[in-house]
Amino acid sequence: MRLSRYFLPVLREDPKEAEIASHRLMLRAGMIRQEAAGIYSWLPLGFRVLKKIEAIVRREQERAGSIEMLMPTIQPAELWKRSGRYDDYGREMLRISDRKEHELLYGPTNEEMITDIVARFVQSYKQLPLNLFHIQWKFRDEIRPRFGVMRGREFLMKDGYSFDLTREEGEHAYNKMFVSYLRTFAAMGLKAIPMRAETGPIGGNLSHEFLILADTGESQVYFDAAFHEKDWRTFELDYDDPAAVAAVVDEFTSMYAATEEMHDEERFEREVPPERRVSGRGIEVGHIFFFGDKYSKPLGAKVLGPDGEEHHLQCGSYGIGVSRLVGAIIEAGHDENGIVWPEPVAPFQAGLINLRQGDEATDAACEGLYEKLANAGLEVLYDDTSERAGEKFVRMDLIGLPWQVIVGPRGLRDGVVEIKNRASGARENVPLDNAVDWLRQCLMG
RNA sequence: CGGGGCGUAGCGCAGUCAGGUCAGCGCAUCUGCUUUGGGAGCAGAGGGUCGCAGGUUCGAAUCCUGCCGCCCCGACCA
Repeated sequence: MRLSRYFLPVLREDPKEAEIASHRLMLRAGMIRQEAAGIYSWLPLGFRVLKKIEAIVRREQERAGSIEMLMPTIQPAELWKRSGRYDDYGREMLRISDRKEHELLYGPTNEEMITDIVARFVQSYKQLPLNLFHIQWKFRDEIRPRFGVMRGREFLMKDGYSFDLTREEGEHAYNKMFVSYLRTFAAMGLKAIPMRAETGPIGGNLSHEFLILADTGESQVYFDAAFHEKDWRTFELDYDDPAAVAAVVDEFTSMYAATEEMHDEERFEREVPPERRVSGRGIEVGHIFFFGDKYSKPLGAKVLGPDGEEHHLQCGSYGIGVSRLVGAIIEAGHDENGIVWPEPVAPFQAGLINLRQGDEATDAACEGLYEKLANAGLEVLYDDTSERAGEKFVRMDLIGLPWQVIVGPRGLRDGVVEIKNRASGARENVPLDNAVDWLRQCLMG
């Protein structure tokens, strides 16, 4: 992408309404624009990140055996009246009516709808297990939206739902999602610590939240420092092997970790040695629940079992805050100059900076590099504007692409370009002809 | 919903207490020239229903009333 043809409205100054880093940086880097309290437009750069995160979530869901579908944002109120949640959900639910005065609502979640779908089409235990997910916009009329996309009213969520015959099979489904969440967040360069959680309005008795540590997190958390030593990238396992999956869950739940609501100071002190007790702030990016027949009963979702009897389905639901993750990742990765994207979610893999647009040799080198990088399948944002070098450096640091290829007359006199790592600040002079291979090595490294 | 604050050019702000001389500043934008390896300099130009609606007054960004929007703290939450 040529920056001169792109739409990247960066702000030179901090917008006054943004207090925390991710919100400030998303506005400054031209990723989002606020339309109303807790409601945002996603500008091209922000949208690319959202799509990257979505793709990782989708890949890991499918790997764990979940099947993608899409349910609407608008739901009939009638479904929610049947589950009893129409009244329970309170003023957080955005209620609307159509021209015929039919009561509708903008979905805050989809347990009712998916259960209704499954109830209609699944009659036999032979059609189980079943795990369905979608990635769709939600609306919750929060009392106080804040922190940009971290607590918006409209937000993009992956929500998945599992359906099984027995409680045991249902818990296996829950465990699979537990492990897939570890994988999902690790694939984004994050360490998301699973913590025992309250079930809240969703109900049920088994639940974990996944939290990323960040000073600006909304949750107070307590955990064992042993989590810091864990290898978060070694969950290659057979999802159909209940024992193997349960072993990983056991491993990660054996260490103490709890949010404030579930924190037990006595247990914390008993189980964790003083030097390993950590307390801090965390951002919730995922939440999984197992709630048995809480919705399958009122919504009549049942199947015939091998015993010839009717059984209500054993269900769980599994959420990942996709749009919230954009903010959370920035909270976890930024410095005084701007965003520092982990490679897997960066809007572009590298930036190419032409320090002297209009200089024949520099232009030629940049154009050649840009073409070769594109041919190598790399996503590159090419700053071909005629602005000054200083502005280009500052802007490229702000938007935080993992690698910068810096091309100017000074280096070209020696036949080199500079390759800079955004996270470490390390720079390397690389012969022009080797730059593409070098960068590919960096990105694979 | 309780408490605090804000609304003046695209962004950041001054002006409001003490009504007139108040439509201002910096950055950004446009034109020209000079510059060009970490947010350039000079010269010129464009851009505002002062959140909205009433009211007071000879006169309102400024005073009064009502409304709307946004932010922060708290209670509540993907």
